Amino acid sequence: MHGGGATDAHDDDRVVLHVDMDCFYAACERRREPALEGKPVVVGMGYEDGASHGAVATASYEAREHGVESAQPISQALDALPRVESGSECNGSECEESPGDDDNEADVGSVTETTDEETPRGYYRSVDLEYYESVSAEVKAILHEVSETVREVSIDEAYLDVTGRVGWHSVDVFARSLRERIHEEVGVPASVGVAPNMSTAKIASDHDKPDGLVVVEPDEVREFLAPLPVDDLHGVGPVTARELRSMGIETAGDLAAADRTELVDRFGARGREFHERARGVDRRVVEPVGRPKSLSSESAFTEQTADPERIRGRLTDLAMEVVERADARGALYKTIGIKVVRPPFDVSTRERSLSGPVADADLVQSVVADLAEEFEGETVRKLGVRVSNLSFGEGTQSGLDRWEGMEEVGEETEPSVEDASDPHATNGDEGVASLDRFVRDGGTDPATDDAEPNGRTTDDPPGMGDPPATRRLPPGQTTVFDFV
DNA sequence: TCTGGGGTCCTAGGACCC
DNA sequence: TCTGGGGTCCTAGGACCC
Repeated sequence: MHGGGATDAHDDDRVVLHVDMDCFYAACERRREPALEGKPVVVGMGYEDGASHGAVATASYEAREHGVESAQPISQALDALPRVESGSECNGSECEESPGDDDNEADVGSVTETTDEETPRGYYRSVDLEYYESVSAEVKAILHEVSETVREVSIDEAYLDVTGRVGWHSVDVFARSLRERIHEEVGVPASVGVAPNMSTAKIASDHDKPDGLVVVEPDEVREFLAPLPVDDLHGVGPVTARELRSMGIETAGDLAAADRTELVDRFGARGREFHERARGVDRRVVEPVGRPKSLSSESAFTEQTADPERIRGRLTDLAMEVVERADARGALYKTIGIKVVRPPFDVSTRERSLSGPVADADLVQSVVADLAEEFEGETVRKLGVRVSNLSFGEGTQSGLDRWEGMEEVGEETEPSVEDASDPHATNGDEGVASLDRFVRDGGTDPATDDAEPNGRTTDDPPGMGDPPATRRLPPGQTTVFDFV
């Protein structure tokens, strides 16, 4: 086989598939609960049984017919398509479920009299990401079986490059059997688009959903794209689409014919991209996704609050979640940030960079608390915590003494490695007081006063002269974090 | 459109260095 | 010391995607 051929192929030589699972969350719910087949299913996130907060993550096509849309508030979805109250509506017709499986809490009992048999009702479920991940893994396993080159984009989406293995004459058969395999072995429907590049393949997979298969051969790309509305292009959202329309650009064809420099003037780097995509040009290579660049957790209050206790508590929880996830992935972070959403929907973010990468729950907690001070007394509806500027060591714990594997940071951190596992051995600093030293915030740092102001020096690599790059929680110091 | 959660990338200004 | 140009990093915000 001629191995890495995909990497340097010309646009027209490549055979790229985009595989997109249809209404994936809803499909998973059906796999687990076959009685939902053919029924309107709404999967909500931030939603709990019987409640009306949260938003629609996925709506089955049956539910969409009644006006339920993805990203819509659950309250609105419920207006459009009332909920099937568990157990109560079994007067005859459907509802194969035996009364025995009378499920948990949630239902308001019989108070919700089944007004009218004609009113269509939907089956509401809350997101169960763990289960969906497991289903996704089954699908991905198949994808990796049939192609060496797979880019997993999200839980329900992936690109395959099958250049050199499947020709245009047979790709139709290949794609069809791939879809069938997924359907038979995993039990969820998928749509597939095939084209000479990623962006066109993606549009193709979307073109005939659900359960679609669209093949766009190289010489058909331009005419395939031309009539599509600009919003169909990946990267063109509502804002850009509006602006494009104001320029008289409605379709991909219009966009392809538009003046490139004008687009660049208006949209910067993206303008150039749109123009190329619209003309069916996309040189991006299908490659596996790399390491994450940031990790975050956020959560909304059911009702907005100004209660400092609750706010602090929530931030602590979020910080803890993020730290756990970073630890699990062996990630070090150099930047710690928060997000505060105040009514009506004012999003503010604050972040602070440290002098070097760390993995330190305490530090995250203090920085988060610090950043949050600015918002004290304010009413918030949503909070988030984020770590970014990630780098990855070898392994987790045991990797700490083999530092060579460090990306980005390089060998500069090596000198401090010895200390990494022992926070006390470093420089007689007492816990919290050392915070300043990590934080690059305007030259208040006595430890670096032989250097330039602001703690940044030309030849001073990140982390040099600072406390150890990694400090884990000291054994006895679990304080804030024991909830259990 | 009364708004959930996890991400990515781009932009723009400012600080700082040479 | 009235003032150039290139580069990097930091921060905040925004558009977008699933």
